[in-house]
Amino acid sequence: MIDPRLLRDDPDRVRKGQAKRGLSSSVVDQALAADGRRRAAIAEFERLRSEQKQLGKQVAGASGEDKQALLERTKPLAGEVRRAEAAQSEAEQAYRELVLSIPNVAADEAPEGGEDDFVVLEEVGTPREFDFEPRDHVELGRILGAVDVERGAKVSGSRFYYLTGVGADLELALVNMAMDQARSAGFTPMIPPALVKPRAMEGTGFLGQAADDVYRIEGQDLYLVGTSEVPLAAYHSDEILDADSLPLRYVAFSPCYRKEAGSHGKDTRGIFRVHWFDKVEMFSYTSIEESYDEHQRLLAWEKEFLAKLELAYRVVDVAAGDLGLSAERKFDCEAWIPTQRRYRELTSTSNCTDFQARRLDIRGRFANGTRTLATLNGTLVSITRPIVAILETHQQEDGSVRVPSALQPYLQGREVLEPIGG
RNA sequence: GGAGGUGUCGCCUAGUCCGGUUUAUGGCGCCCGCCUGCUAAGCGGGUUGAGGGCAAACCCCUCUCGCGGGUUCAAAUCCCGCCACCUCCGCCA
Repeated sequence: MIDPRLLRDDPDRVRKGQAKRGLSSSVVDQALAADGRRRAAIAEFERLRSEQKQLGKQVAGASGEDKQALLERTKPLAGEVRRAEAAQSEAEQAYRELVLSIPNVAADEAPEGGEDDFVVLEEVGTPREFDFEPRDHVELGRILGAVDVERGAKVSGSRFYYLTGVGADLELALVNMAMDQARSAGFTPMIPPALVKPRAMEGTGFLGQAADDVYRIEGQDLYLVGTSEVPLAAYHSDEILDADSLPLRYVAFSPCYRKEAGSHGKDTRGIFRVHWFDKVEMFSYTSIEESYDEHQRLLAWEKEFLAKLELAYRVVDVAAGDLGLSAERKFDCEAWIPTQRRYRELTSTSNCTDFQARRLDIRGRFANGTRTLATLNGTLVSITRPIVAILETHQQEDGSVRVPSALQPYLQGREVLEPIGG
């Protein structure tokens, strides 16, 4: 959630943030009004409560008629205190709901507009031109015995798959290479739970308009995470971290589950868009001031990984309207997919500043007091999309696939993935 | 799943039976000051967090004893529900 102080002190900045995302600013005015009602309710309750406590002390010291006289006054007061307290919590709840619905204020640098208004920051490498007709990843996956979408559909439904043989080897190779890179950079490896309570989901901003995309466990108050950002952010919830320990960097391997609601008909072929995939995710806790540099570092680690895969890609500065609730700025790395003849998102890194940390109550203890921290996340490698990009980019005319040299040690030294017989 | 136990301001801890001068005790650690060739010791003070009043500071006030309800003029303390952890039993990869 946004900083209540910012809302109160500089509401115009929040209004501008709404406009930049293409949203109405009426919620800002509603929240301000609710804040006024909230503060009035607090003042009223505290006045009554204070009086009640004063009298309570006198009751304790009194006896006989004096005590009876005091009780005459305190009994009706108790009812007033009770009503005032109820009114206060009601006003606070109303205020909170409004503030929670306001997305993070987009960074000044983030482009204005919606999905198509991104800015390309950089293009790295050259999309490969083929002197033969390239096969798509579904065909290559079949030839190599790497991907089985038919049986995935048979067992689990559309948008499911099995990685088989060298496909499974590829996942493990990518995961291990990513973990090694992150460990070398000082990240602490984590295997987090993929099933979380509502607090974690809500705290990371996934139960707002994004709730349609989230799997909920029938009959239980648990959700399947769409990214390990969720358990990693909630990991330090309700904690005050020592400033000297920052930045805290974690890298997690976990499955991710997404309903992909509203994307019917999009990317229906193959394993580009699926309901489940595994992912290695970077996550940082820093001060807000440090978060901007940390965001650049996360982006740099993503680029380093894509370079090892020898893919052509571009870096995109995502427009405000496409940021999602929590982020103030987001960079996507999009790799060239040969048979689609366009760049597609492979990784993404967001600076959520203090938006998630305030919801999850994650603070840092600094020399001049405690302050809400910033959280950042970045994909190091998700599984299916890089496999699509690798297979298609590094395919050869006979259906074999060249293994990027950095990946070879993680694939038992194989330099080429060969078609299987039959 | 069954039975029992525990949960107090960084850590440890008093208080809970029997509700009320408890602004929640004391120790450790930490911070500031005094003393001091230096350090240690000693002495004095401070040290949960959130929120409201204010332009702000001092200051004042409210909430915070795992969480949520209830009883009461008044709850760390009594009652109910929930959660986490520990021990034992059962089951299980």
